Amino acid sequence: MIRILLADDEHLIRGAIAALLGLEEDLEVVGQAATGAEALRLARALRPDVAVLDLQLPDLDGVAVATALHTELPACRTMIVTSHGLPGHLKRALTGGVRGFLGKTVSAEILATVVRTVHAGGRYVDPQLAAEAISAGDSPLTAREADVLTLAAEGAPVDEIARRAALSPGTVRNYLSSAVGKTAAANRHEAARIARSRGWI
Amino acid sequence: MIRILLADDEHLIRGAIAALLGLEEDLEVVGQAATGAEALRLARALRPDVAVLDLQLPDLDGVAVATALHTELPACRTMIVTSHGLPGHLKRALTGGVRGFLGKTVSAEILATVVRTVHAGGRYVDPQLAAEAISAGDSPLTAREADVLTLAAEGAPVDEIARRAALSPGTVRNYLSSAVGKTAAANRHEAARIARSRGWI
DNA sequence: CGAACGCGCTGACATTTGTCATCCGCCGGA
DNA sequence: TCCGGCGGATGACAAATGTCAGCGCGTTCG
Repeated sequence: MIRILLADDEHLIRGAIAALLGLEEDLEVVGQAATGAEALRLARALRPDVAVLDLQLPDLDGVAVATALHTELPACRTMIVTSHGLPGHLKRALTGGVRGFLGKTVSAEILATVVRTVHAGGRYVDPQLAAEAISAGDSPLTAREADVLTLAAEGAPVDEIARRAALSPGTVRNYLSSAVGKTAAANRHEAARIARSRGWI
Repeated sequence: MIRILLADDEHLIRGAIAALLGLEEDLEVVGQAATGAEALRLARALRPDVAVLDLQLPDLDGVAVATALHTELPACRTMIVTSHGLPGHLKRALTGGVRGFLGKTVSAEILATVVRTVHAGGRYVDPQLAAEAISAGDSPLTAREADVLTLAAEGAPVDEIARRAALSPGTVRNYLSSAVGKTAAANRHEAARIARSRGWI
């Protein structure tokens, strides 16, 4: 019997997936969490075999939870399930010790299969997400470029970005200009959109 | 026995919800669709009692499907389930004849209850979403302002927006300026974000 | 009918932006 | 040791954007 911890902020989805997994003979959902912190707490208490984590959780995101679990409870395998698969997240997840990564577009049978695969020590990455990650490539942005672009993504004017990043307005414009060049965008707002769609920020 | 048509683009979620609803004695999922067009096709063929539609579908969105069903198959009640509840969608949905509107944060019992309520001719709107809709108020944007702002939301420069909207660049800037004023934003990009968060575009 | 209003346009102006050259200090690798 | 790259900054200039005033046209409503 494989003991599973399930984390997803949407109650309906969480309950529904739990019901589906519970139908399998060899799987048992022993805990459900709605937030990252709760997932960690439950994992410490319940010591599940596999943690199935949604990527977007209210506090810590799924990858952060997985990374924490990887060091704290190495026996607990982790896998991520997500609606919007961004290439950057996949890379972060794999370096964080995640062994399974798949979109919510898969069927329940595949999910159950992957749970078993992961529990047995194997790995599984959604082929479509993997292809996107490979085609998107590594982020060409430097750390500060990414910082500044993240702030710019909210539509703030340069002066505000400068204040929030504790930089000179001129420097902000330089970084933005560089980021615009690297993303082949027409302006920083498009650059922010592109970088976000690639998971670079 | 209440016959249900289920539409959601995410296979895992769709199957999971179907499994949950199927556990109820008086509910039966007779069809599942992954797109809006498929949902319409199935509805015509199967004549379900209730259509449970996800808001975001690849082609037609849930509200569009509901509106079409409302005129074409008035006997089929419709309800919307959504992850990101934007106030504008709720309003559109209600004018489109939708009788139930709830977030995916609700529990399965509530979903089943609402299906029964809707089938019996009642209405149900998620209290939290209703509160947000009321506090957000009506859109202050005129039709063209909303059009232009929608195009601007993608980060395109004014010239491109003008071409795509078949307007003069000067006119585009006037509309954007007006929209910026109405949303109390610092620039059009922030205005686009605000309008989107309120469901105005 | 006339006023009000939305749509669409123009022109002018001040700001904000994007871009480029150039500078400094620091750190890591050849 | 020296070079290159990154973080950070300045100044200057061109282009894009935001703002305002004002004009014409059609529709709607009192």
